[in-house]
Amino acid sequence: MSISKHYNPNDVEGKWYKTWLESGAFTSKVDNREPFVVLIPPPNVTGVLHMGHILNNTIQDVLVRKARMIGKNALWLPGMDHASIATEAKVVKMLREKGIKKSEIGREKFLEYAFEWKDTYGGIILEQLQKLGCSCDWDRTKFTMEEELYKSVIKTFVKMYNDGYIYKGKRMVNWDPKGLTAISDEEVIYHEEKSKLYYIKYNIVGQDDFITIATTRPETILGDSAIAVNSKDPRYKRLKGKKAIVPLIHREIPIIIDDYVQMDFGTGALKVTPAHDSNDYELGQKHQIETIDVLNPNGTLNENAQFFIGMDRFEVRKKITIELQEAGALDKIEEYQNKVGRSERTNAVVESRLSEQWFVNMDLFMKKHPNVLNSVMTDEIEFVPSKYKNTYRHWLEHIKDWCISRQLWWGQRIPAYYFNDQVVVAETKIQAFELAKQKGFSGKIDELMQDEDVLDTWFSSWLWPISVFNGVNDTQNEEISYYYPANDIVTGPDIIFFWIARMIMSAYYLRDEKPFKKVYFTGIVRDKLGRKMSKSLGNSPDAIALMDEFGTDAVRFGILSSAPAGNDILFDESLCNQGRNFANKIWNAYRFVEGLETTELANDFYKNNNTHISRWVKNRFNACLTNVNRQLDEYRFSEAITSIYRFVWDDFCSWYLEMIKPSDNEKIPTDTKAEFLELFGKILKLLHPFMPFISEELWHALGNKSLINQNPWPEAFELVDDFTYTQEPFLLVSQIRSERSKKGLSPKKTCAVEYKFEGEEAKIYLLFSDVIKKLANVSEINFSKNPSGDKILVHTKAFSLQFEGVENGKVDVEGVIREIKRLQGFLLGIEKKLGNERFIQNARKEVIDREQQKFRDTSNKIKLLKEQLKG
RNA sequence: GGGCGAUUAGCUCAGUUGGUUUAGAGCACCUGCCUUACAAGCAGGGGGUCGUUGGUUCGAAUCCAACAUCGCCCA
Repeated sequence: MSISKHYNPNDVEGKWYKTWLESGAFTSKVDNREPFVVLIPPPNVTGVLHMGHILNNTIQDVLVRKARMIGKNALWLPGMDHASIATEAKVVKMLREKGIKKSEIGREKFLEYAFEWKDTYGGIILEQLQKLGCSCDWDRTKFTMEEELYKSVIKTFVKMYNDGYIYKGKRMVNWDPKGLTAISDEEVIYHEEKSKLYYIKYNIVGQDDFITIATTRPETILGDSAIAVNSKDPRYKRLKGKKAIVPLIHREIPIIIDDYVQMDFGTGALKVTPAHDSNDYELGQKHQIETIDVLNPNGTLNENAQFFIGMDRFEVRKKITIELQEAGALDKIEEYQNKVGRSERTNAVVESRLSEQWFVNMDLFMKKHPNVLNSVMTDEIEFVPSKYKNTYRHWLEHIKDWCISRQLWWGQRIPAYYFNDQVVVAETKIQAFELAKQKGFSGKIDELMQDEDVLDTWFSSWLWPISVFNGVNDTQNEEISYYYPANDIVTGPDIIFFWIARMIMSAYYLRDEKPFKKVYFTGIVRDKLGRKMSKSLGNSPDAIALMDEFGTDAVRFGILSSAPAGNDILFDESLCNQGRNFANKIWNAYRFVEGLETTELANDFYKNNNTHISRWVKNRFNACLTNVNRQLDEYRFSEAITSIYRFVWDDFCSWYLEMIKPSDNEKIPTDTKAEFLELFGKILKLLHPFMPFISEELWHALGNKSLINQNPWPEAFELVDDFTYTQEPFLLVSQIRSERSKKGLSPKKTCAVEYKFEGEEAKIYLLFSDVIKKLANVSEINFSKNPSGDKILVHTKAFSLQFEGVENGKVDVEGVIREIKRLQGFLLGIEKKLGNERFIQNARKEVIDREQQKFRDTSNKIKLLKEQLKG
């Protein structure tokens, strides 16, 4: 069978993923091994794979694949959340295209359509995760709207209500006019936007005077009910107690005094619109002024506005500017930068709106559950990198009540039931009916009206670590007892509040135990220009196309090698290219050796050199393994993959393979080949968590029958050799090549090497002399009392090179002198250090020894260089 | 306005409790090679006063302070 010259990922990926699924390689069941649990940050049901997911999920896959190999019962549990706003918007749109109105079909029918939509279009991302090679236990895939999880949410709501953590109240909330729902503080994203500052004149009642206010929202003047100025502001002393007239509608409003007003902003006069700004609302409450709501839920103006009724707020902004100008009330317009809040899901500009909503009383909750903060601060739950501990604490210490009701249908319906002016909260309508009767309700069960609203999606996601094991409904079941708490959560820092913090809250509330042991925060993937990747910018590469182009392993390599802990990642496709080249390199190393003819009769080269070549490379492998183990333990994924890359490319391919490569017309000894393949197998296992497909393919090419992930993680070779395999002979090889290259000689020109040192110093060179000859095309390498040829310095040893058919070159006197000067400068520094008593007193012994060694080496080098000058 | 972080080669980034022959990689660049595994490759090479200024220390890319620039989070 001939093997393709290039590794071809498309030929192997689908095949192996199918095999993995069919063999149940990713399933986990309760047993007596130690569990290792990773919970996927549930992607949103409407989501598609982007670079952030690739990063995040590749890391999770590395963790679970390695955990399997070190003998743990690894479970990576996948799932999705129902994304209430985003999904409802999609379903509404789909219905509209069919000519169906949501309001006409009613809740139940709408939910049928929504589930249908979910089954047809939702969850694309889960298939995409399979393409990425993710080793999730798909049989356990959870969805936040399925029965068990739905019930968990309802149960939790009722419990919290009964415990006094949940209340209903009329409050200023963030309103999404596109999603037509309230949203929580966390769902509002603030960004600097270009806008305008409008200066508008209000006449004073009964006087030929006016006051000018500055506002970014002129359309809201129709809802103005006061103007506020600072008591210290001399400009407005004269207007104390006076009234102003709102332009266009001619409403008379009081001028109030409050030191909240910033004198240096705008004109120092603030229009107060209590219905449409939370600060104004507070002012309104304090000064007992009218609240005039001029906006409909969808952002159009209502009758209270008197003008522009039914027109959108931004349209009105343009129109009212013109009318104000015509009325002579517009003073000027300035360009202005301000922070505008937009809805995380719909991107609509968020309105402050007074409405009745359900909230979680966070102050009370945090007082009763100090572990939510303490567990993180004491590393009971470890944050990697730890800098996010501060962010977490800061948020918790300034936490506000969580608005959890949403004016939507797609979600868990709030289990609150109303009668007369009363409310009861219960898991089922029957239970609610019983409660209502106790409170004096005398009507029929159908007269009990359930709340129309659903709960925030995060009110279901926050139960994830518990609800996926049904631990809310059945608190002591076998699975939750075994798998909980989870080991790792891998996620971006952007959902630290949304999700991480809230999971910790629900965990201590429901189970009085942490939900997971460690949270690894990845960086945020940005484009080459440092911009966050987003659909609207269109700067995110198509993740699937990227995998098709370079191969999945290559993409995993690329994203991992650019992902140091906690720092943002500027993603560059060239890293995927590097990954592809790496896969190809490995492929070809195998292809080459596999195709070599073997012999039982080793020639002299192999007989004399096999032992130390083998020990050298095993030594290098051990060093690599030690590094990778440590780097994985410390979650330094980019360093771990780099360690493997460098070992494979440099030590294994460039040196080891070249050493054991048979010369023309020779065969490789059977045992040498076997040894190569043994080491190769270990490398594949080491590589497997990072690049699962190619490692599986080649693992089977080696003749293995089992899946590679079911094999134990490699262990170091036991080396009974006390000889230190330094890199010195390889430095000599490089230097000979370099000299040859500098002289413009063909690599085919041989070189004779002589040296003048003996004994222990020469040992490593003697041992590797055949290797040096082979790799550097050296004809002879001998001791000589009087070496002739071009002098070179390797580390601290001098060699003379005589290239075939070339006169000895002249010594590069200037170069050597320059080098001597440099070394003398260096030596001076060391001398100063060693001559400093305080250094000798304070520095550790190893450091002093090292400096002394440096001193000897450098002196020696200078001596050797001076000899070169002499002759 | 408050907090966090970054600033190291042309670009992207490592540099783990301060000390490893006076800073490492990949990409890009230059030179020579289609040398029988891999041109998705091989061999060789150039390129950095570690943002600035002070300080601590025997010793600073690394610790501290201030400043500058950029980014993120929160208000």
